[in-house]
Parts: sequence; structure tokens; C-alpha cells
Amino acid sequence: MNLTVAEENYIKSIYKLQDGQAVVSTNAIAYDLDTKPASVTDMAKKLKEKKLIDYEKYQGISLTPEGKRIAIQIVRRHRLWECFLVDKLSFSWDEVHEIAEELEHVRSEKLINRLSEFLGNPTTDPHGDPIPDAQGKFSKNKQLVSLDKATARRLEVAGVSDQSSSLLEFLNAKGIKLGTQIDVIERYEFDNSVEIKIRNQSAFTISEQVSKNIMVKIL
Amino acid sequence: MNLTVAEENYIKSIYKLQDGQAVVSTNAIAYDLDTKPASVTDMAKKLKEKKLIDYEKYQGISLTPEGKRIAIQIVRRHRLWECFLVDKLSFSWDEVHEIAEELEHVRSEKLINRLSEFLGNPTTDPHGDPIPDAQGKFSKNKQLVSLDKATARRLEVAGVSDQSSSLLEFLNAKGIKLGTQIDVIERYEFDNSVEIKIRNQSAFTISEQVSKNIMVKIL
DNA sequence: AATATTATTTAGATTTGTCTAAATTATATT
DNA sequence: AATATAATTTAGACAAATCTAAATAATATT
Repeated sequence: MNLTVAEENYIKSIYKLQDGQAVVSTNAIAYDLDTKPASVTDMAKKLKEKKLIDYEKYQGISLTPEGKRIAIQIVRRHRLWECFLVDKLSFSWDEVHEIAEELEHVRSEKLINRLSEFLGNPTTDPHGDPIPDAQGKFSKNKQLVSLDKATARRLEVAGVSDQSSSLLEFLNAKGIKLGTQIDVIERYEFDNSVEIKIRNQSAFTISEQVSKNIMVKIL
Repeated sequence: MNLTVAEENYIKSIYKLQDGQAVVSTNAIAYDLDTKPASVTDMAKKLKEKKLIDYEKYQGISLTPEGKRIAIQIVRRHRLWECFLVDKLSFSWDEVHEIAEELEHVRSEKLINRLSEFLGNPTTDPHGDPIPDAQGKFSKNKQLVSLDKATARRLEVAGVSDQSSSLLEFLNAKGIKLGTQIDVIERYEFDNSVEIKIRNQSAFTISEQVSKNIMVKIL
């Protein structure tokens, strides 16, 4: 199956948006890929032709098993490159996404498997997202919860669910990174903000919007 | 200047073919890029529009200073990635070209400069070709000569001028790699073949075609 | 249920990079 | 110099990926 970069981006987007949902809407994909719904319809026909998605007019889009397999390989490539950029080239986690977005389209199984080996076969990327292995299997992770729902006092940052530069920059500025231990000081009901404290720093408050996007492990 | 992958490939090809020549022909570019002369003419108009080449109908093509600057950056990216693949991911030098051909189009100065640093700012790639620095300057190399023209007895392989898989495979099979020391046993005038010997191996003969493409340093 | 709103698709156009076939220009040969 | 051959360009077409505007279908609201 030889896919264009555009086709790979659609597959990846559908995979990301599907997550649980039965189907993904034309509009959602268009928004995610910063394109127009009409373009999504066009591409849907092509991907259906290639048997990578199930698609009936007006009925939404979902990946076929083959489409999902391909999506997972793309995710694998993306996350391994992110590891490389952070671990080997000393990029910070909030600046690797765009570059990995390009590197992920270089298709060579040998390259990716060697890269994985070189990095020590990591199972999570710098954002805490799991990296599927060459067979597409995810190592089952400890259960992660978003910070706004975690009940424990002491938590460890294990990832972020929104990878927009704005959020990553904010976390960077606050000194929150993967593995950072956080103590929850107080939760404010009226706006669901959370006061937290990082070791050796004074406490500060983060909004619900932020806490919803921080994934944590309970310690 | 935002170039497409196709445009970059044309720039790179023109740079490679120009080397000394005043201009490059439409046909030569078409052959090098495995496309048709008509397509080259089409692209020439576009690149002229962008002021990356000098081009007048029927008069051949040459890079402008800006075109050359860009070409050298592409060459830098290509060769650094080749180093990475060989030095870090244990690829052999005859299998890296195609992959580097894709990686070279990922445009991020920061990425390339960090990669260079990570590799120890190498000045030659696994084929012995010089790697320009971030400013586009080549470190002046010891003068290399092709094996068919070298007069000395003892030589060291410093590169190959043709990087086709077929040649690289041949060299690999014969145990000839970068840094290999060669003794010239005999030169046969009638077909310009050369009998050579590698330490601890029995002598064998290589054709003019091969010897022309092996670049050597005199020891 | 009728109507308004939103989502989706179709139709037709555009851009990029390519092609083939025909026309033109340059170069080589007699 | 005339003619043959080779190189190059033009003209017109195509596929991929996109777009806008209009049409249609699904969903929500009154």
C-alpha cells in the first residue's frame, strides 16, 4: 500500500479522532487537518477505494482494520522521532511536534526499527504517549487519569492530552514536565481550578482547562 | 523561499550536474531525475521565476548564487543524514542513499544543526563526500583523485563518485570501503583495467568503469 | 410537523507536477 | 550549404489535492 503524505495525514487524523467513537465526522476531520469539509469528502472516497476506511455518504468515517494498522505505524514513527529529538538532539518537548510531523512520513521499516533500537526501544514518547511496537502493539500502561479527576494528593505527570504549543509552553514556563511530582494543595469548586505545588517551588493555581489536559499517575 | 520537494530535487540535480560546467542541459537533468525533458522545461520556467536558476530557451540551465546556496544546504542535509544512518543506526554505506533522499527534505535549520553537533560535526559523509557547514562552506579536503588516474602504488579509498546501489554493492562484496588501503599491482593498458590488492586478500582486477568511480588519497 | 440550522456532498475550478505528441531549434554530417 | 539527427520547447492533457459556491441531507427547534 503506497500512500501519499496527504493520505497518511488523513489516516492519522481519523485514528486520533476515532478513539472510542464509532465514526468520525467530516467536519471534525476538516477542522483537525485545517482544511475544508469538501476536501475531506473527496479524500474519503479515495481512502474508501483503497479499503482503508469504511464510509457511506452522510454516515461518518471509520478506519478499517488495515487502516488502523497503518495509522498505528504512523503514530509509532511520529513518537519515535519525538524521542530522538528530545533524547538525542536536546530539543525540549514543546518544540518537537512539527518536526516529527515531517519525519514521520519517511517510510522505511528498517529505519524505524533501527531508530527504535538506537533509542532503547522506548515505550512512551516525551509527552508520555505510548509508542506501539513494530507489530503495532501498545505496552499496556499504568492507568493514567487527567489531573482534574485525580483524587490523590501526590501525583506524577505522565503526559498531556493536548499538545498545542501554547499548553506545552505554559507547562514549560511553570516547570512542569514528564515525571514532575505534584502535590495538590487545594481544589476550588467554583471554577474547578487547582492549586498545586512542585517540590522546592511555591504553590500556584492552574485552570480547569489546563488540569484537564495533564495526565497523571497516582503515586 | 519555500520550495516543494520536487523543486528541491531539481535544484540538487542541477548542482550535482553543473560541477565545473557552465550550464546543464535539459536532457541531462531529465535523465538524472528519471523524468522527461518536457517536464524539465516546465520546471525551469518556475525556478527561473523564483530566481534560483539562470535559464534562456535552448541555452541550458545554471544555478544563481541563491540557487547554489540552497543546493548546498540540501547536500548538507543529505550527507548529515547519511552519517547518522551509518554511524548511529549501523546501516552500511550502500543502503543509506534512498533513505537520506527522503530525510533531506525535512527543512528545519535547528534540526540539522543539532544533528550535525550530535554527530560531532563530521566533514565527510560515509561515501567520503565533503559536508558543507551551516554557512555552506566546504572544509578544503586533501586533493582526491579517481583510482584510474592515480599514479601511486599505495592508495586509500576516500570516496566514490557514483553512488548507484550496483557500484556500492560491488565494492561491498569486494571488501572495499572508506579508508580501505589498496595496493596497485598492475595497470592493463588495453582496457584500462587495474589489478589491485587489499591487505590479507588475494589480488583481483577491476574494470575502468569501476576505477573511474573510486576516489583515492595518495598515501 | 414545519421550519431553521448545521453538516455534508456535488459540481466545477485551480495549482502542482507530470506526461505524450507535435513543433521548433540547435548541432552534426555529408 | 543542405540535410539529417538530436535536443528542446510548446500545446494540450491528466492525476492529486485542494478550494468555493451551490445543492442536498440530517438534525434541532419551534
